[in-house]
Amino acid sequence: MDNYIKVFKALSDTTRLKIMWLLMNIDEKICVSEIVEVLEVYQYNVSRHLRILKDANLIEEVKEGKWVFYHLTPINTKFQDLIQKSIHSIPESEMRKEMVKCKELLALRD
Amino acid sequence: MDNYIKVFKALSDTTRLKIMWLLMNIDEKICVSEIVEVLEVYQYNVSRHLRILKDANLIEEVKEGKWVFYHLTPINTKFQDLIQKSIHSIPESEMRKEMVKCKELLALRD
DNA sequence: TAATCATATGCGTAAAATTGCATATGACAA
DNA sequence: TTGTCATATGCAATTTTACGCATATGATTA
Repeated sequence: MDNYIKVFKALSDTTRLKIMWLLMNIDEKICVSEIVEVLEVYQYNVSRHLRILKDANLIEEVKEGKWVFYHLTPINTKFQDLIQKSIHSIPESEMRKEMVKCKELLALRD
Repeated sequence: MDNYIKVFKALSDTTRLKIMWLLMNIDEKICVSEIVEVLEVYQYNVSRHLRILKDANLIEEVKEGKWVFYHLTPINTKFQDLIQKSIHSIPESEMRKEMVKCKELLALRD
């Protein structure tokens, strides 16, 4: 039961749920400093929250030079699938501000 | 976002997740003292956990004489639906002991 | 009405999670 | 190799959550 608890616990924090929502709704991996800017949370806290999501097997990291990008863990189980879908079902209206900021940032990437 | 957080927080405790799993998997409402017996948790703690699930809108109560029965909240939103399904997808093997005990108890009800 | 059964809650404590600050690590650029 | 940028982490303080114990509430039965 512990692994399921770990997932729900990982999702029961605003910053972490927002990170997951963004990863579900933009179809891109995203790096730590981008999350910092979009969510307006201190870098050290973003790092910590990402760790918790990773430990719950919700996200994975890819290192690229100085940067560490994060993306959703590919779906392996029915449970994972339904959890991802449940996050996806959270309406964009809950994330309007962050979504605007995120799109702006991604547009400027290159 | 707070209501979504509240749901995930409510589910991130073993006792509460087990209660939800039981409610999903038996097709019955169940009363406090039955949960106490099935999960082997003190009555006062079961009551408190039930309150948290109720406050998260996951369950509802029905009073019948001395007893208070709890059942799942009927599905209103896509999110609720997916959350319920995700709990349902937790394999019975995680709950074998509790499920046996629960079925025994329900069989003795009348 | 008193005793009893089922459930809920106030209060203090223990344990866990989150944060801020300082700083470490690791990669790249000058 | 030194400096800078991106990310991670140790530690202490704070906040939140869970628990045990005692007891309250509310309904039923004797």
